[in-house]
Amino acid sequence: MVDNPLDALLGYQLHRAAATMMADLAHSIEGLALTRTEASVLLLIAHNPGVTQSEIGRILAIQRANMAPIAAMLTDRGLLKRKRADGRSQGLLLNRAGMALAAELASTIAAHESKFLPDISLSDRQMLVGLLRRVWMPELP
Amino acid sequence: MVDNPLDALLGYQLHRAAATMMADLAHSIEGLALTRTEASVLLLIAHNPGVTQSEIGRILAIQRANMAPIAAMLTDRGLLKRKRADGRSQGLLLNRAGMALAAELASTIAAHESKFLPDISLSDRQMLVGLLRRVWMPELP
DNA sequence: TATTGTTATACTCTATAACTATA
DNA sequence: TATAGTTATAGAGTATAACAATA
Repeated sequence: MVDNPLDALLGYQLHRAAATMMADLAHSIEGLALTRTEASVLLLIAHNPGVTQSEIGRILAIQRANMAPIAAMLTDRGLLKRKRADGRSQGLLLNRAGMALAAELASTIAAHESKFLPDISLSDRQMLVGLLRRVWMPELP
Repeated sequence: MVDNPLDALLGYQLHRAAATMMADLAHSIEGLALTRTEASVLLLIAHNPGVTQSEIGRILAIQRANMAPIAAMLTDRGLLKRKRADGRSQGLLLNRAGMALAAELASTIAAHESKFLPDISLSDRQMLVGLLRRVWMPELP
C-alpha cells in the first residue's frame, strides 16, 4: 500500500476536490456548448444586467485580457448585447436566448452540485462553503 | 454592488480556494525550481521508495503520459534514480540530492499551509480536510 | 494619469491517441 | 489481453505586455 504524504494537506485536498467537481461540471454543461468560464460569466450577467467586462473580471478573477474573447464569443452566439455605458465601457445584457440558456444552466449546475456530499446537512454544507470562502477572502468574517 | 450568484456554490468556492492556495504554493516553491506537480511527485517518492511511475499517476491523478516528462526531468536533475523492477516497469528512488530537496520542500509546504485559515482549530481543520476528501473519494468513510 | 477594451503571446496543467515492449 | 513507459498533440485556463480610446 502506498503512503500519500499529501493526504493531510488542506491545499492537496482542495486541489483534488476542486479538480473533481470542475471536471464533472465541464462534462455536465458540455451539452450547452459552454466552458466553465463562459458559464460563470453568463450567470453573473444574468444576475447583474449592465455589468461591464472589467467588473466581471474583478469579481470572478478573470483577467481583462481573457474576458475579451469570452464576451465576443457570447455576443457572436447571440446570447448578449452590449449597451454603451460611457465612451470606454459598455454594459452587458442578456437577450432572450441568453436568459433561456442561463436558466437551463442554473438547473444543470444545481443538479451537478447535489451530486457531491449528498449526505451532509444543509448547515454543515453552508459551514463548509463559509470556510472555503475564508481561504481566499481571509479579510472577511 | 454586484451580486455573485456563484458565491453559495460548493464548486465555485472550491475553485477559488484551490486556485488561491495553488498560486501561493507555486510561488512558495519557485525558489526550489519545482512546479507543483513535480513537487508532489518528489514527496510521494520520498515516502515510497521504489514506487513506479504508473502507481504515482494513479495515486496523484496524473496521466501516465504526463508522468514521463516529469520523471525524466527529475532524473536529469540528479534527484532520483531508476531501478528496474521487471522488464517493463522501474521503481523510482531518491538519491541524496533528492532527499535533501524533499526535506526542504516539506518544510516549505508546511509554512505555506500555515498561512491559510490560521485561526481555525486543529480539529476543525481536520474536519474540513476530511470533508474535502469525501468530495473526490465519495466511497470512503 | 488611470481605466476600458482589445490583440498577441506564452506557459502550465490536463487529456487523448498511438506506439513499443513486456507480462 | 492487459500493463508500463513513451511521444506527440491539443485544449482550457491563466498571465503578461502593449496599444488605442476615453475618463
